[in-house]
Amino acid sequence: MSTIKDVAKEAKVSIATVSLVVHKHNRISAETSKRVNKAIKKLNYHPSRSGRRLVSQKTGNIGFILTDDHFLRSEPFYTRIFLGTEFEARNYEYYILLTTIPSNYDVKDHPPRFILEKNVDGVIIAGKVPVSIISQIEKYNLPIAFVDFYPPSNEYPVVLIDNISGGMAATQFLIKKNHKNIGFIAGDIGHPSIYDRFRGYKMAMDYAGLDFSELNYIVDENYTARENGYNAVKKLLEINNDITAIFACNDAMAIGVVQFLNEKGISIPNDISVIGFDDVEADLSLDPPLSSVRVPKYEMGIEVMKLMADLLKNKDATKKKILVSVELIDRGSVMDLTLKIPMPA
Amino acid sequence: MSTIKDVAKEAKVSIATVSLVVHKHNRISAETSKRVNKAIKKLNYHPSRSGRRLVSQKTGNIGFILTDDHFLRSEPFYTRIFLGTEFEARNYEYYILLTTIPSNYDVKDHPPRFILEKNVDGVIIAGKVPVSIISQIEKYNLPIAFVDFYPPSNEYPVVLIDNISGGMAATQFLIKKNHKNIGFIAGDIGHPSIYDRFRGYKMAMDYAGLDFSELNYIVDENYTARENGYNAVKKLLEINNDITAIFACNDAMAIGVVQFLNEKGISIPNDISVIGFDDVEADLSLDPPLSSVRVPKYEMGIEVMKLMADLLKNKDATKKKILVSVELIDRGSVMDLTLKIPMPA
DNA sequence: TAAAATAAGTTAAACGTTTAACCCAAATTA
DNA sequence: TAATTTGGGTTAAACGTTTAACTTATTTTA
Repeated sequence: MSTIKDVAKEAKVSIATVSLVVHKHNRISAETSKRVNKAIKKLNYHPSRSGRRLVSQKTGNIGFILTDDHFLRSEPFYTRIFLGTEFEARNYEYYILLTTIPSNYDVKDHPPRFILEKNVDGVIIAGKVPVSIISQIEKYNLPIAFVDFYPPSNEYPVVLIDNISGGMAATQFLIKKNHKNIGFIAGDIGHPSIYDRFRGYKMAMDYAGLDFSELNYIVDENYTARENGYNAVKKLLEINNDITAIFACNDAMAIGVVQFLNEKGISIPNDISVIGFDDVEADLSLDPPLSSVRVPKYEMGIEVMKLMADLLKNKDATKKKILVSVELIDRGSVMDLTLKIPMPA
Repeated sequence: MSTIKDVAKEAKVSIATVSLVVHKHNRISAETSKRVNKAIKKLNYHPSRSGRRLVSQKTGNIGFILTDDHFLRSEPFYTRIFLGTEFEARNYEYYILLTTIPSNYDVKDHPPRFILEKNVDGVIIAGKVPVSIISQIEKYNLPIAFVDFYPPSNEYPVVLIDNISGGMAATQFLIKKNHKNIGFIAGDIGHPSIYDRFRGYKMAMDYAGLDFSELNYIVDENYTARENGYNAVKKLLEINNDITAIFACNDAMAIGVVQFLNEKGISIPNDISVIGFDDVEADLSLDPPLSSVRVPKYEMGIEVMKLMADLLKNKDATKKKILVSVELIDRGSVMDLTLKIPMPA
């Protein structure tokens, strides 16, 4: 493979000239430029990263950090975000180095190797991580951007899901189908995303002038997995059997809801409508497939990369917060009550 | 951040000595070593990749290539492989640079940027890729290893699924449960993996002394998606209604089979048993969940990284082929006919 | 016409390592 | 004792770029 020296020799110029041509510096005349470019093509020259890195003190790499937990999640949520980031990184000529950290990362632990070896120009943190890793990275004075995580300070650019409007959209979809007794099922309500979905639900009910009682329509569990959805809907229906529609705070819980209703012979959507949030793969294989609120994971990855690129160009770039919009996906697990023939009394 | 110079000054030795200590070269006395190591700790020194790369002519990176198609697959098959590779790479102090190429990659197209920029020491290719990309990479004289793809020559280390034994295992599992009329459903039989699963099926039937007629038990479609499974089982049951168990060549088709049987009110596993191959997430949300043959994607990623590390150490390393074993996962979609009470005639 | 500005290129230092070649003192050998 | 080996380190070149500072020739200005 040819180096800048080979090109210089071929074009009969100094290596500096070659470099200047490559960087389209205007000090070089058009003819020389042409001659050099011809040599570059002839020798199939591409500047080597290794040389460039050393002198420019830039690696051309971005670190992408997430926890083992998230890394090993069965639903490929963060994986998708990563793929979006990787794709967008090409537009900026960056490479992404992905690594995971233990979810119980401690200040005593080594920071990721790419930080120690100065092998990244910036770091993207995806999902919830221990604060200790953040303070570690701050020590190395690296630009940081977050995606799907509320960072501990306002200093950082961040990409978040617009959970409030998603919660509203799901609820309003049910309201438009003439549902009035709408249950909301939450797991860990302390989680910011879940809480915001709940807020969206409340706002939508409020705007529509629909009454709701927290006692009847919210059921708390500590986690948001399938079994919690199963248990939650069970409790909810025990204390309120007028419910015609259920909005589960995420698809994992929604699937638990579906399992419970199936077992009890309660037909979806004929007896009870169900809508979830996240739009994961598993939704498609339910019968009927689950209506849900799509979270654009790939696009989130793209957005956070854009923020990072901004930040690298201009360290004082505004620390933007981006809320990505969600989209309602109707797959038939919601019944339109307007069309339903009323049962004889 | 401190450099080798800072350490040298601190320890009052030359930078060469620091380097030799870092590399545990035996030319340095124990005392000097200790002094240098103390300085290294004090200054929190870690050799910079950029410096090291340039002189060693090694990047410390491995390229990971797959096609857009595979990259965007809804089932995270190659993603899992990638994650395994990334994880294992840490043990060898390598980073993985992931990139995709168009599935219609042409010789005229640019090779991935990390190749042009000499930013990788070797390349791992995952899944089926156009041969043109392989010959392109060969030009750059980079070590290549394959995973889940039969490379066009014997020159390369490769990690493959042991499809034949998987096909046998699935079939033998059905045979053990006393099934005798076992249908096999294949999509694209021209695909090496599918064909090998079919061979496993045939061998198992043969060993068990069970007769089978290709006309009755094989149904061809061009693809292996859900709708093909749906269509295939429909045709299969039209020409043969003695079948008590169906082995679908992959889970996507198996899910199509399940959908068809559900629609027709044919109970799984009471009327017909079903087993798939791949063990994808969606299997769990079926009712009953699908029994399948688990493919250890993560482990495949690990294995291919090991082969790559071997290859980088020793360019003449044996070009091993590794067949990773699969594992039968029983989730209740198969009925044990031995226990079934015979219907009164 | 002399001085100043400009255009177009070159020189050389620097980035942070690794490592072959070298050096010197002390120990060993003949 | 003189020559040789060994141990323990240092010197300096090299890797492939970028870029500030410099040079030289030409053009512009006063």
